[in-house]
Parts: sequence; C-alpha cells; structure tokens
Amino acid sequence: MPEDCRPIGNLLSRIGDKWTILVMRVLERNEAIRFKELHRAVGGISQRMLTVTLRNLERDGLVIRTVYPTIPPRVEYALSERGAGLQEAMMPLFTWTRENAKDIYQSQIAFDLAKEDPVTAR
Amino acid sequence: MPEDCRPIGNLLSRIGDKWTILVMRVLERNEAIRFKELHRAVGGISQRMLTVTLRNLERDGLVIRTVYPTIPPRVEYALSERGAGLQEAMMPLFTWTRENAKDIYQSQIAFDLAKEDPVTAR
DNA sequence: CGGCATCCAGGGCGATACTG
DNA sequence: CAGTATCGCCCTGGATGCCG
Repeated sequence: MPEDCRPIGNLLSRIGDKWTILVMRVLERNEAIRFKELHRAVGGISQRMLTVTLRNLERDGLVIRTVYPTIPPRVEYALSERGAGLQEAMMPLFTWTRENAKDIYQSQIAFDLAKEDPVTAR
Repeated sequence: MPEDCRPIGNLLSRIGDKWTILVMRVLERNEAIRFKELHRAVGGISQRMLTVTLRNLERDGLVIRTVYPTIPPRVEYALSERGAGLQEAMMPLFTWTRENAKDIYQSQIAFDLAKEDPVTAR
C-alpha cells in the first residue's frame, strides 16, 4: 500500500497544467503584481486562462488576491506563505529539469528516430 | 528574463499528467517489473494509458524497457539512472504535498463556500 | 501476455465580445 | 483595468477489438 497518491497526483496535475508553473515563476520574484503586469510577464496566456489559473491558486490558498475598489479597479496578486513553501519544494525539480532538459531532449530525438527508422536507413 | 520556463512546463505537465506519478511511484520500489504487474499495481489505469505513459517515460530515457522474445512474451520495466534522479528531485514536492494536502483541501472548501454564499446565508 | 489501432465522449483551452 | 460569458475546437483518455 504505497499510501494514497491521488491527492499528490491531483495537485501535481494542477501544478503541471499548462500555466500554473509559469505564473508561479513570475510571482516568485514579485511581492505584489497587478493582473495586467502578470498578463504581460507570463506571455502567451489568454486573459481567460490567467484568470482561471489565478482562481485555482487562490482557491488552494497559494496566492493572495487583493482588490482595491478604485476606478479603474486595481487587483494585486501575491504569493502566500503556503505558496512560497510550494515554490521552495519545487526548486529541486526545477533544478533537475534544467540540468536534464537537454539530455531528455536528445533521448527523445533518438527514440523518435529509432522508431520511424529502425535500421539506420532512409 | 526569467529564463525559459517552457521546457520545465512541458516536463512538469507530463510528470503531472494523470498517470505518470503513479507509475513512477510503483517503479520506485521495484527493480524490474512486468507490464501486467504494473497494471495491477497501479490500479484503475487502462491498458492503453499504461502503454502510453510507459512509452513517454521510455522516450525521455527515464525508464528502461526490456523485451524477452519468449512465448509468451515477457516485457520488463525498470527505472533508469535518470529516472531515479527525477524521483529524488520529486521527493520534496511529494513531502510538501503530503504535508499540505489537508490544509489545501480546507482552503478549497472555504473558498467554494464563500463563493456560493458570500454572506453566510442560505 | 504485451500492446497497437480504432472509435467516441468529456473537458481543457483559446478567441471573442460584453460588464462594472 | 479586471473579469465574466459564450462558443467551438482539439486533445486526452476510456472501451473495445485485433495482432505477434
């Protein structure tokens, strides 16, 4: 009984979804950042997905959302304590990924090549 | 310029996909394991997704697939050095998740409650 | 036994347009 | 500026059936 991995799986799925990491990475080095800034900083993300991603992070208590009811509205996002803890826990994985990305990429190339061309031919 | 996070994102998406972690966890404590065993050990996974997951892991050079051309066929899977390294890098995240799962779950409950019922009412 | 191919449903995600 | 709502595509992943 390897203890239940589902919660871990669920959480990692979320962490590993298309945008969460990128958002977390931007938050990492900023105390508080506005929606628009985040939007620009992340780059390539749609407004909708940024909203969804931030909502999920907020729901998990990983980021803190502060609304200033001014005109125009101003909303700032910041990492919570818990969020900072998660970042710390993610660091080894980041490091490992950075160090191994190239090798993995090579493996993929080799693997794909061997697939479509088992003999060397072509 | 927060360095390019895409490769990290890609990798984590894969690691965080529905099955990779569960498979890795089973492999963790086994030197070599047969497909069928893996299938039973993981539990709930379809044959197809187990195959797909293992192929991806193999493609990344994280697991080693050994085929014994006997009858009936016998195929064994084992963690590679690189795969073992990844596991190690994942440990802090596992630990963090285990330690925070309950709190996060609580946050989610509270968040959802506040959403549908901002006032306490109902 | 291992695993690929096919078919099909559900959900993730993007584009766009609209509100406070 | 921040966020919601709607629509629609595509990819993931499950079930089934066939091959070596």
